[in-house]
Amino acid sequence: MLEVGRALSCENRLNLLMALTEGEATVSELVDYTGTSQPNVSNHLAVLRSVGLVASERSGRTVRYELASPEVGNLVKALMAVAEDRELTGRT
Amino acid sequence: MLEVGRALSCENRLNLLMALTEGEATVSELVDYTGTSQPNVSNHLAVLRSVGLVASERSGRTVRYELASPEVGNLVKALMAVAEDRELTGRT
DNA sequence: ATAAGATATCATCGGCGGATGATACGTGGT
DNA sequence: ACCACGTATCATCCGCCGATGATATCTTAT
Repeated sequence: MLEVGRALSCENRLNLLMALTEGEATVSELVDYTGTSQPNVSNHLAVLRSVGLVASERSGRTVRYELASPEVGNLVKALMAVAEDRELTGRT
Repeated sequence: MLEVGRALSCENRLNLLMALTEGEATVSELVDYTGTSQPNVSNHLAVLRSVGLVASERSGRTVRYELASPEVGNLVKALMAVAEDRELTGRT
């Protein structure tokens, strides 16, 4: 549980998870999406995978990542929901 | 969103949230529950409150804390669910 | 076989967050 | 008014995590 929580404590990883909520994606695509460096993205993806939040699959010379399970999707959505009315409540 | 994620990245805070999932509780009760020091618990509760995950209300000389909203409950449950099959999958 | 593209790994460094102990604040009882 | 209890705040120290740059690995094309 702690390790899962930790995985959610970094902006880049949250962006990656949100991106993957919309479907699978390539590392390069995620690099473009997050706007950070490729090693950085790979590092964070490695963290997410080691924790079991995402899964990867090689496809040619690229690697496609996706959320590991629907429950992870629920988790991300729950997080977004809380963050949402946090802003509506002006708690930002 | 980042601040909410950060709030989930520490074991003591996760324990506090789990405890509060079962209902409201006093600081002292939470101190007993978590087994850590009172200042530490107060600190983490302050973090959770500043982020909007919990709410507090004074009752006599004690202070009662509770989850700020049902969505927070959902978030914690989603977290527990993911952590759960993480262990079942032997990813611990 | 070699080169280029895509991804992963590694080492270093700097900054931030958590634990701890001391102390302040507030509240109710006597 | 004073004291005891419950809670909050503050300062310091330390460990860990993320960013960065260099480099390794794997894959496909020529």
